Amino acid sequence: MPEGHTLHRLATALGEAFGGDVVRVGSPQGRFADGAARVDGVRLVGAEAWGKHLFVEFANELFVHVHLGLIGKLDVVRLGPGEAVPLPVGEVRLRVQSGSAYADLRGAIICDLVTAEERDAVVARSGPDPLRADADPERAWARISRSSKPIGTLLMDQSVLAGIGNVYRAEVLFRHRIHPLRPGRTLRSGQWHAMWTDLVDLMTEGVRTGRIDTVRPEHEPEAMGRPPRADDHGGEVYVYRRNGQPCHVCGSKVRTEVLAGRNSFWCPRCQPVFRSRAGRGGPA
DNA sequence: CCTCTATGGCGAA
DNA sequence: TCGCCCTAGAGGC
Repeated sequence: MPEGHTLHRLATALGEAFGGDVVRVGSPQGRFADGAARVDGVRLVGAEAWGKHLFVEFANELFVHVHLGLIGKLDVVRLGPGEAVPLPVGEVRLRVQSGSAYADLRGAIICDLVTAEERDAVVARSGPDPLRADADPERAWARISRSSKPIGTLLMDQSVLAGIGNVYRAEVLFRHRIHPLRPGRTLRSGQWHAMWTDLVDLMTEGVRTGRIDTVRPEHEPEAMGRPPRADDHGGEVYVYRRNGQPCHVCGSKVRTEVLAGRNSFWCPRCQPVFRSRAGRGGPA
């Protein structure tokens, strides 16, 4: 589930469910038992996300640092009146509970207790996060515009830009007709700023809905008379995991290749490698 | 039962 | 670049 929108959504959910409450914190699985003990019975102040990092703040100036990695999940559940907290199911690394809610963390790549200084160090290593109002896209542009690395690699580099994952990478490049292998330094400033603005909009929508939807109204299933996507992540997308299927815009077969260690997807006609002086390009 | 996959990221080679 | 870590679910035999 986790790209940046998921973590921001979870930060909000945790704040609403537990903010200001004294909570019980445990590690049913045992792997976070020592850390959990240090914030058990302490007031949970709030939660905040930076890119894909989540920090849950406690009143004793300690933070639980969570990174879901590829397979982690954090479920935040509000309890109805009189409803009991269920027994943990599976490998629950961390459980937070109050009288009215509980949260279970499974499969996270990071679940550590940190100080404010350690939290700040993580933030300092991160590029601007499109979901944060204080983010500065120029910091990312300074890196992209000087790099010969592919833009598809740069977008996934959390020190360049924080919170973008494999779906947003594929989709924002498609929406801006940019081939993933194109070197960062060949992008024009206007293209980058348009992509940034688009990421802010798409990811804000992702926080609102809890899924990644990137297709424009004219390409939605109803508008095109095609069946909606039946997929475990739910959202409507142009190219992500659509390898071999026809592009919603031009009908060409969507291609894939491993880039920055992950499958990258693009349309060879809509996202040409080269851009001729006339402004048109050939297939990749 | 086994193998594979997944919206990440790290360190060793 | 590769292998490995985290966990759950799907699919094959």
